[in-house]
Parts: sequence; C-alpha cells; structure tokens
Amino acid sequence: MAELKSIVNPLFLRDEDLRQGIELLFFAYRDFTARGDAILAKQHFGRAHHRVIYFVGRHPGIRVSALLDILGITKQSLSRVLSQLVREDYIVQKTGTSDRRQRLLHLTEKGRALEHELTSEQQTRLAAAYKDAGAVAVEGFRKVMLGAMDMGSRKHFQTSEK
Amino acid sequence: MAELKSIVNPLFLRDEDLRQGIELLFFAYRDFTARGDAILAKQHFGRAHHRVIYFVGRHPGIRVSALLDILGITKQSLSRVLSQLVREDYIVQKTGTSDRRQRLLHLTEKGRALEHELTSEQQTRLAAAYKDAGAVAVEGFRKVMLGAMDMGSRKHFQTSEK
DNA sequence: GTATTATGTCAATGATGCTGACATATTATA
DNA sequence: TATAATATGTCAGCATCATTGACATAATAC
Repeated sequence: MAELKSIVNPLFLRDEDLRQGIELLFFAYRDFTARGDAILAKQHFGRAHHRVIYFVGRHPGIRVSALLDILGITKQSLSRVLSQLVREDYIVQKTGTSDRRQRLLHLTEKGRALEHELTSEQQTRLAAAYKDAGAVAVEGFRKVMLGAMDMGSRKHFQTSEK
Repeated sequence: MAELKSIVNPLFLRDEDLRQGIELLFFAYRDFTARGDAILAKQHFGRAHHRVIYFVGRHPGIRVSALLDILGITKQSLSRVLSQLVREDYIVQKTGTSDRRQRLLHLTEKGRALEHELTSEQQTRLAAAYKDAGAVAVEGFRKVMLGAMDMGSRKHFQTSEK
C-alpha cells in the first residue's frame, strides 16, 4: 500500500503531506478573504469589487485590458462590477493620451479609502504571520506559492525580484 | 513617506512585501483551483462539489454538521450540492448506528474516481512546487499558511503534527 | 478606406452563497 | 411521559459573480 503510493508519487512526498498542503491553501485563502468580504457586504459589494479596487490601486492608470488579464475574467464580468464602482465614485476612467480608445483606471479618494481599509486588514494579518514564521519561512512561502501558480502568473512577480 | 509606512506597519515589513504576499495568495489559489474547475465543468459541477467530494473522501463517514463546520457554509448551501452528489451517485448517506439522526457521508466508487482525478492533479502540482522549493521552503510555507488562517482553522492541522 | 483594437453593453444562463421559515426524525432531559 | 433540543432536510427568494454570444462605437493601424 505504501509502495503503491510511492509509485503514484515518485517525489517521496506522502499523499498525506500533499493533502495537507491542499488544505493549507484552502483554509488560509478562505480565512484571509473572509474579513474583507464582511467589510464589502456593508457596501453591497463582493469580492470581485475588492479585486478590482485592489489592482487599480496597485497599478494606477491601468488599462481595462490589462486588468482583465490580471483578473482572468471576461470583460462582461468586469463590466458590471467596474460600472458600479465608477457610478458610485470609487474609480474614475481617464481617456488615454497616446491612445484615446483607452480608459485608464484610477481610484478616487473614496476608492483609496476603501482600498486601504481592505488591504491594511490583510496586510496586518500577513505581517503577523510573517513575523511569527520568520524570514526563512517567508522566503519558503514565496517559493512554494510561485511554484504552485501557472507560468503566466509568475510574470507578475518577476519585476519585484530585481 | 517611508517613515509614515513604518508607523503604519511596525514590523518593518514594507507595504510592498505585504502586497506581494497578498498577490501570491491570489494567483496561487486561482491557478491551483483552475484545472479542477475545468474538470468539474464537464460534469456540470462546480468548485463547491469539489470541496464536498474532497472532504468526504478525506473523512469517510463524516457527519453533515462536521462537514458544514469545515466548509464554513450554511446547510442550505450545502444541501443543493450534496443532494446532487447523492442523486448522481457520487456520495451515499448511511444512517448513524449510535445516533440514528445522523447521515454519515461516504464516497461511492464513482465518487472516489472523481475525487482521485481532482486531487491527484492538485497533488502533482503541489509536489512539483515542493520539489523545486525544497524541504526548508515547504516548512516555511506551512508556517506562513498556518499563521495566515484563523485560530479555528488551525485545529484541522494539529492532529497531523504529532 | 478598410481592418483591427479597446472598450462597452444587452441578454440569457448557471453556480454559489445567503436569510428565513418550516418539517421530520431522533435523542436528551425535566 | 411530555417537552426540549439536536441532526438533518427542504422550499422560497435574493444577491453576487462568472460564463457565452452578439452587437455597437470610437479610435488607431495598415
């Protein structure tokens, strides 16, 4: 039986170890997003709004197409959420100067405030986890997370490695 | 400006480092679940079905209430998914012997097959990430993930630490 | 001047979650 | 024994978030 599992999994990682990894991801991600979800619910927003606000805050002036790339959703899905955020004055769209077809996205003051409320909660949580785990652990966390994601996603982290 | 950020974040972790951590979680989780989602879509199932199948497979004979605890959803939400899985012969409910109110959940052969298809994909992905990162990194990953989740979730990992 | 690009919108559909209300066994307790 | 609590299930309604497909407009590229 143990032999069988070793054949199935030739890296000598036990089925149990890998299942634990799967579950670590599940519980950590769920808990990590739960508080934000609660904050957003008060504004009648959902996690999708959070993601848009986060990445627009992270990349001021981002093009709609680039945001779609990052989020990995369709423009129709983004449309409803983005229109809402623009309508309710969390995000402004500025026509691109070099290419006037573009609608470059920026947070408003109101948007920045919400972004900060959401992000700082997650940063606090992560900072505590980092502090408890230590610098070596954080580097290990980074390596495993990068390895677990698709090649295409890793490019988002390459520039920050310089 | 840098001073200000240090006050906000007294652990001497830069805003940038913590944002990167947030994004590592976002991209890794998204990519980690994407393949499974695609497999499930063929069966007209979603991620919720995956989670139920996974945890029933992990804890054969689990009570409905315990499953609800793990998933962190309401019984009404579980009901739709679970009924479907029972109706389509992926899961069987066996009346508890000591307490006949309980409906103890088990995978059928069909359920085990789907569970294996879904889980082994994620295990393969994680095994590759673990191998590339190395044992020290894996331990760091574990520490950070445990620290990022709620206290209540950590108990799911305590028994496996013995 | 035509093709492509960037963006937006309408409509229909499905998955996943929620609250609230109510129902049925079964077990525990006063 | 009568009543309360527990374990589970179900119905109805609602919101969010995603999809596909079709079509539209403005601006840029060839």
